[in-house]
Amino acid sequence: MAVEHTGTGDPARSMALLWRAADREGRTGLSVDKIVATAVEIADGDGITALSMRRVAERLGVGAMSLYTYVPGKGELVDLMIDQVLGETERPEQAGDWRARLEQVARSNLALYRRHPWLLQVGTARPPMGPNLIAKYDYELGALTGTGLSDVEIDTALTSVLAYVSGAAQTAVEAAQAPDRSGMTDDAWWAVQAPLLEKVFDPQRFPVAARVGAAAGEAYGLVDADHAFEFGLQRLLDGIEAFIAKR
Amino acid sequence: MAVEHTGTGDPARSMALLWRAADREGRTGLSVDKIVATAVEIADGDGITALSMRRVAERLGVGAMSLYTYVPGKGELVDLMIDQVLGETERPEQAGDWRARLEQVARSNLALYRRHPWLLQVGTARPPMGPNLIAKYDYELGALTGTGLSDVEIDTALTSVLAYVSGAAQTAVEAAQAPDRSGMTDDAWWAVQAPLLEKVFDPQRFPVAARVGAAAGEAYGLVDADHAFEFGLQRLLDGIEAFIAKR
DNA sequence: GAACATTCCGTACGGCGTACGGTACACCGT
DNA sequence: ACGGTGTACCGTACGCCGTACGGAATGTTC
Repeated sequence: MAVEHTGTGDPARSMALLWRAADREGRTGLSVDKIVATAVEIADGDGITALSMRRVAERLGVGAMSLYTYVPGKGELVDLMIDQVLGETERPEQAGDWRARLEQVARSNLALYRRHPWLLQVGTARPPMGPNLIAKYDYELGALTGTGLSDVEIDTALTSVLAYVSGAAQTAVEAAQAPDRSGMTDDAWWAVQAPLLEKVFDPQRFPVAARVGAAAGEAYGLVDADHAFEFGLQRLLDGIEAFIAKR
Repeated sequence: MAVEHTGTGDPARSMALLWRAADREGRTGLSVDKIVATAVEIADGDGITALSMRRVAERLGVGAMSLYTYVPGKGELVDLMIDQVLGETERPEQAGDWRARLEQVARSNLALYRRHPWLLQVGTARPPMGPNLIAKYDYELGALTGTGLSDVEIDTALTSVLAYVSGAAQTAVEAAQAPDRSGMTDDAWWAVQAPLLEKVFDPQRFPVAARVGAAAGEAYGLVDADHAFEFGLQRLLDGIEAFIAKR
C-alpha cells in the first residue's frame, strides 16, 4: 500500500510526541525513541513495505500491542520516523558563496534519500512539524540568504531545488537498489527484456526512441542516474544564478 | 506497503500483456482492458491504497479470483495501469522552438500526475516496457531534437526535466488533494497546528525559518505549489538554454 | 452426446492494523 | 510489610489484504 502518514489522531498528541514532551521508559525498557529507531532500521533494510507493527515489536522482543502504549498508531510512527531521519542531515558551517552552499544542500538531501529510500514514498504534504524538520528548513534557507532575493523568493527557490532533488533521487535511488531487490543486475534484466521487446517494438514507429535509446544505453549502462542528477542540478543552479544576477 | 509493481512473474507474459498480444473477452465479458480501466478508476478516485483485487472484482461484478485468469497478479496489474495512463498524455504536433516544446512536455506531465496522483507512488526503476511508455519517450525526446545536442545529451536533459516535474508534482498534487483526503482545508489545518507549534517553537533557535516561514505563509496561503513549480521550471529551462547556447 | 479446454470462483492461509479487555507489575500511603 | 491503584504489557479477535488450490460451470470440437 502506499504509505500513509500523519495519523488521524489527536494533533496535540502528535506534536507532543514529535517534540518528545515526555519520553519515559517502560518497565521492559521500551520507549518512543527505541520504537522509532527500530522502525527506521527495518524500513532502511527491507523497505517500507516490510515495516509492520508486528515486526517492530518482534525485533524489540515485545508484544505487538505494547507499541500502542507509546505510539497512537502506525501513521504517527511514520511521522516520527520522518522527523527522526531529517535530523541526521549533516549541516556544516555554511561557507563559500550561495551556489556552493545550495549545492551542498542538494547533495546532502540526495545522501539522505540514499540512506532512507522510503522517505521518497511517504507523502510530503502537511509534514510532521517536528524539531528536525524545522531545523532543516532553517538551515537550508540560510544557503540563500545574502543573495538579494526576498524572503518569499528564497523560499520558492529552495523549494524548487528540493523538488528537483527528490525527483532525481527517486530515479537514482531506485536504480541503485533495483539489482538488490530483484536479485538481478541491470544487464541481466535488460538481457531478458531486449529480445522480448524486439519482437513487438517497431523502430519505424518510434524512430527517435530507437536512436536515442540505443545511444544512451551504449553511453552508460542502461541509465546513469548520478550523471543525470548532476547535469540537471547544474542547469537549475545556472538558472537560479541568472535570476539572482538580474535582481 | 508502498506500491510494488513489476511482478516477479514471467517477463514474457508481462510483455505480451502490455502489448495486448491476445486480449480476448471471457464469457462474463471480462477482459484485461476492463480490469485495468476499473483499477485505474479506483486508484484515481480513492488512492492507490484503496486498490485491491477484491475491490476491482467487486466493481466488475465478478469473483476476486476471476481476475487471475487475465492478470498474473497485482504487480502486473499495476504495470498495466501505468502503461495505460501514460497513453493518455496529449501529444500535439510539436511546433515552436525547443523551449516551448519542452515546456509543453513538462506541463503535460504535470497534468498527468494531477489526473493520476498514484503514479507518483509507484516505482520508476525498470518501468514496464509497454507501447505507451515507449511512444511517450519517443515523443518527448522530439522536443529536444534540432538543438545541436547529442543524442545522449538529449536523453539526459529530458530526464532532468522529468525528474524536476515529478518532484514538483509530488508537492503540488499532494497539496491539492490534502484538503479532500483529510476533510480539512489548509487554513483549518494550520489553525490547529499553529498554536501547538507556538508552544514548542523557539524563534531564537530558528530565526531564518521563523522569518521566511512567516513571509511565505503570508504571501500565499501556506504554500502555493503551482507558483513554485513554474519558478523552478523556468529556472531549469533557462539553465538548459544557456547550455545549448554554449554548444 | 462425449471429451476436452477454458473461464469462473469458494475456500483457505498467512499476513496486516488495531479495538477491546484482561493481567501483572511498580509504586504509593500507611 | 501490605494492600491499593495506576499503568505497562499483551492475547485474542475482527475485518481487511494477496493469492494457492481445486472444483464447478460453461463453451468448443468432434
